[in-house]
This record gives sequence, structure tokens and C-alpha cells, in this order.
Amino acid sequence: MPTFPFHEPTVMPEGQFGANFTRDLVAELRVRKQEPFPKAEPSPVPEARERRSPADESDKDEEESEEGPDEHGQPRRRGPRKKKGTSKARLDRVKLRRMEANARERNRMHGLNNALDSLRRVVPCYSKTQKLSKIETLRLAKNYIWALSEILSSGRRPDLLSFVQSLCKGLSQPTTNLVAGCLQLNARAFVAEHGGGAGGGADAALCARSPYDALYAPYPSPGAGTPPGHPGSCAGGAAGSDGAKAFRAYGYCGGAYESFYESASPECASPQLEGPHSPPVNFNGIFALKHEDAGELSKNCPYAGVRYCAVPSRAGLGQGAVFRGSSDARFPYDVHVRGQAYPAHEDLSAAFHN
DNA sequence: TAGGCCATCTGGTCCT
DNA sequence: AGGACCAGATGGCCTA
Repeated sequence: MPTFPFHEPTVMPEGQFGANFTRDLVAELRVRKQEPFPKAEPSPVPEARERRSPADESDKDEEESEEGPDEHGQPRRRGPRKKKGTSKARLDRVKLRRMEANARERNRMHGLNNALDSLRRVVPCYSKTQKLSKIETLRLAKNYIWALSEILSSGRRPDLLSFVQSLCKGLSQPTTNLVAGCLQLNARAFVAEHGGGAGGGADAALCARSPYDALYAPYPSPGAGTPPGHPGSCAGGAAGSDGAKAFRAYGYCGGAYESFYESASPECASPQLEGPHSPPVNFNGIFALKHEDAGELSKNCPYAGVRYCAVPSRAGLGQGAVFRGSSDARFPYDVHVRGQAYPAHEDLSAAFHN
């Protein structure tokens, strides 16, 4: 497990998640993100770049002018240059090497993409139908690792709102919607299970259906329309496509959400959606949002089952349950290693280091 | 059509 | 010398 403190600026230069996370910070980060990287030189124009083919390169080697200084500023030595082979043979050799280098580079990038795919499977909201982009995968993974690390190091059950914000920090709007949409599904399942009415008082109107209905677009019935996570989903809901609105709206239903968090069952199921636009469902916990069956998942990824489940058991975190904050603190989230429950965070830490 | 994402090619740099 | 790694350039595809 990462042992760097969360406030370590070299580890997480974007500042702490959760408590200090504000929309202003997001806006600032986005502005910073759009700043172009300083370039030492103007980007070469294709025409001006005068890209040389390997053949040109070989010709350059063969016919390089002897005028002018070398790279050290010393005058070039005159005299016969070493022959590097016939032009034709050398050209063929250069071409062959270039092709081999291209093939290696392709393989290298394929390996990199495979690794990224593996990463996609272990971060929340994995979906075969809607793959996270590379950059979003890395960002979400970073957020996920950090959030889980904070849970382990602090030994405290986190505020779920902070956890979600941590997960979504720096992510694009579609990805944020993807994560948030998954949450909405669980909330609806909870509402269905408990007969709704999770909200109350002045917020009842907002929270009558589900604490998340006030935050995100209504989730369509199976097979009808665009699910959350699909680009453009949640665009017409109360929160719209604006993540800032969505998170502002959290303030209205935080209490209701906490109620859900306290009471949710790990067995709560979400509607299984089918079809080409099937969203990342088939999860057994709030953040266990894999679209792939657990068997295949664990087969491909030995430690792919780290799940942020609602609670390990009703008794464990039920009403009045105290989460012990210390080295013997129970990790409140199921950690499945090859299909087995793996609750000890020391072992989890060892698994990370191994 | 613009912008985002991606795969691929390519040349440079570093290392063995 | 050759391979790994990296970053820039380019073109294709997709979506809003």
C-alpha cells in the first residue's frame, strides 16, 4: 500500500481530496490544464520540418558535406570517409531496421494499452461498452488509489461524499457522470428496497424519489434510452451535464445520502440492463461497478476485486456501529482476492507491495 | 465542422 | 549496434 502521506505534495500535488475539495479548485485545475505547455521552439510545420525519409538519411550519410564544423565546433577532418556500404544495400538495411523499429514500437504500445485495459478493469465503473480514455483511466486510478489509501491509513470510514469527490477529482464530465450514474443506480435500488421517502423535511421534494434523483438525470428503465455513463446522459436531469451543479446539489440531500449509506446492504442489486448501451452495472456495491463477471475479472486481475462495498455486513456498520480507528481497524470494504473475502488491510498492503 | 481520442510512424536520446 | 523509451507529427474515426 502506498505509504506516502496524502498531504505529501510530491505525491499528490493537487492538494488533498475531500475536505479541501471545492468547485473553485476544479475550475482552477481545468484552467491550468488548458494552459499549453511551454515550447522551447515553435512547433515545426510539416512543410518546414523537411522530414527526411530513411533513404534521405542514408544519402545524407553517404554524401554528407564535409564543409562546416562538427558538433563540437571543430572543423571536420578532411579525407576519405569510411564507406558504410553500397547505397542500395544500406538503403534496404535502413528500411528494414525502420520497419523492425516500427513493429517493436507497435508491440510496445500494444503492451501499454493492454496494461491500461487491465487498469480499466480494476478502477470503479469499468465498462466494456464505454471505455474510459487513457488519461481518464489514469486519473481515476490515481484518485481511487489515493482514496483507498486514505481509508486504510486513517482507519476511518470516509464521508462518502468526499469519497465520490475524490474519485471524480480532475475527471472529465462524462467520466464524472459515469461514476455518479453508478451511484444513482444504487440509490434507486435502496429506494426501491425501502419504499422510498429517504428524504425528509424541507428537502423532501428533492429527495422523495431518491437522494440522487435530485442530482442526476432519471435513470431510464432497462432498454429505454441512454443510461448514465453514456455520453450525454444525465444531461437533462436536475443536475444537468454540469458537474458543478451536481455537486452543489449534494448539499440538499447529504442527510438522505448518509441515511442510505448507513443502511445500504451489500447484497443490494441493481437492475441489469442489456443492450448495446448497457451501462456499467452488475455491481454488488457502490463502487463495484464492473461490467465483467467476477470470475473473469479475478482471472485476469488477481487483485481486481478491491471493492468499495456499502458495508461488509449489516452488523458491522449498522446503527451504532463504531469504526475503530487504529491498526486493528476493520477495513469496511470487501476486498476480494481471487474470489475470497480478504478483509485484513495488512494483507492488502502486502498484496500491493508484492 | 471542430475537437477529442487513438494508432502509427518517425527521429532523437539513452542504455546495454 | 541495437533496443527501449519518448515525444512530435499525422491521419482516421467518432461525436457534439
